[in-house]
Amino acid sequence: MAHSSTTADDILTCARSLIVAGGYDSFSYADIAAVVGIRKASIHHHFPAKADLVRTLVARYREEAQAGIAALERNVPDPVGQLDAYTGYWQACIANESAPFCVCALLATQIPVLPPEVALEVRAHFRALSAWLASVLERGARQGSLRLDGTARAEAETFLATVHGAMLSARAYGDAGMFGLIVQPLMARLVISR
Amino acid sequence: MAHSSTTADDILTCARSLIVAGGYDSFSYADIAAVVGIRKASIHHHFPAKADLVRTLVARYREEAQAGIAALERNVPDPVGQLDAYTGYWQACIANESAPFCVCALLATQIPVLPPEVALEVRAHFRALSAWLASVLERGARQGSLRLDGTARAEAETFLATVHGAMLSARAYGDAGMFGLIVQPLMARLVISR
DNA sequence: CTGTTTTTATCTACTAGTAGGTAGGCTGTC
DNA sequence: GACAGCCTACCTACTAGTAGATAAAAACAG
Repeated sequence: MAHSSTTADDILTCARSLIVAGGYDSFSYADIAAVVGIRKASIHHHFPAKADLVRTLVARYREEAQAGIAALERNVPDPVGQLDAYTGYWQACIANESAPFCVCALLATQIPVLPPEVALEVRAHFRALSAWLASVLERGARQGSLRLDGTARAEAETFLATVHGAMLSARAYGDAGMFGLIVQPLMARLVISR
Repeated sequence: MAHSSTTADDILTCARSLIVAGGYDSFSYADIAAVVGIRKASIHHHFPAKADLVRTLVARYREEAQAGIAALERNVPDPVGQLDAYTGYWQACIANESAPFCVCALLATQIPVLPPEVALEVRAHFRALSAWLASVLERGARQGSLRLDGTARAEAETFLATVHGAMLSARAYGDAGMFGLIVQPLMARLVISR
């Protein structure tokens, strides 16, 4: 990645935060131009169409997520710690309002009206994330630190859904604490008391 | 309510299904006009501004939800049956694609960009729904049919969040069965085997 | 019961503003 | 001189919303 210009990055970063606020249709090239400090037409130079911009943005988001997971796999050996790190990451994002919603979770709600190439990326994120969670739960169950009621696959989907629902409730109530209120019991139920 | 005209109802019904597909910004008066078979201007006669239309729509949605809950309280005596009816309702809506998402859950994701009066209604729905769920869980725990790990309040929020997350996952994967996969274990965990 | 007035619902035609997107020119750097 | 990056200027389509006309129904007066 011989990235020369930072403008494309600025555009992507700005677009990401605008999407997190309201989804695909709630922002425009004009909004981005105003924040980044360039003209609308210059955004089209970097991303010909809106679908290109958002697809790229989601692809990058997925790369970052994969990198984060890889770092977790390297630095946090135990499954419980990995789950804690994952939920803790979002708890912090919501608490300090830096990025109070998962880009893919938000876009997923709008899948019926999303450009197909964007929907594809969003779906891929869900698959990757739930596959990783399933592997973590599986490992935790094998080594006796986690208790699963059903299959690792099913528990992973429930875990992911609850975390997403917790984001939604935190936003609905306008109360960052709601995320922890929901996610803490979720963890407590899975972790075998040491 | 000596309301004769069905046009306003048609507009609301149409707008609801458009919102369920993609949220507040993803539909226009022109979209509704095309479906209902009137002109844009006629919609403005019934609902001066878009915010009025959506606020009314959400208010009506809330009334229907309250009516549904009231009917449940009348016809289904036991808490387990009530929870089953609630999740079963959504399972059916998602399976037959009649209304595969909760209007308020979808709008809640967009709260930062919603007109304040709409956001207020959405928030009120979350509060009412979680209060009802808490009362159901409370009753179930008292009469020994449900097992709660934490407070009824906290369990209700977790329940609601998981159901919303399950809707989201079903949409993300494009797989209606995902809802049941997530919600069934949720129920199984709460219900004390008879 | 009849004629008048008001209300309701709709229309055509329009506004100002914004959407995403395009054409072509200027400037600085390998 | 090729090209990246950004610009001005523009386009077409669409946005929510308005103005004013029309027709019919409802309310009401004598």
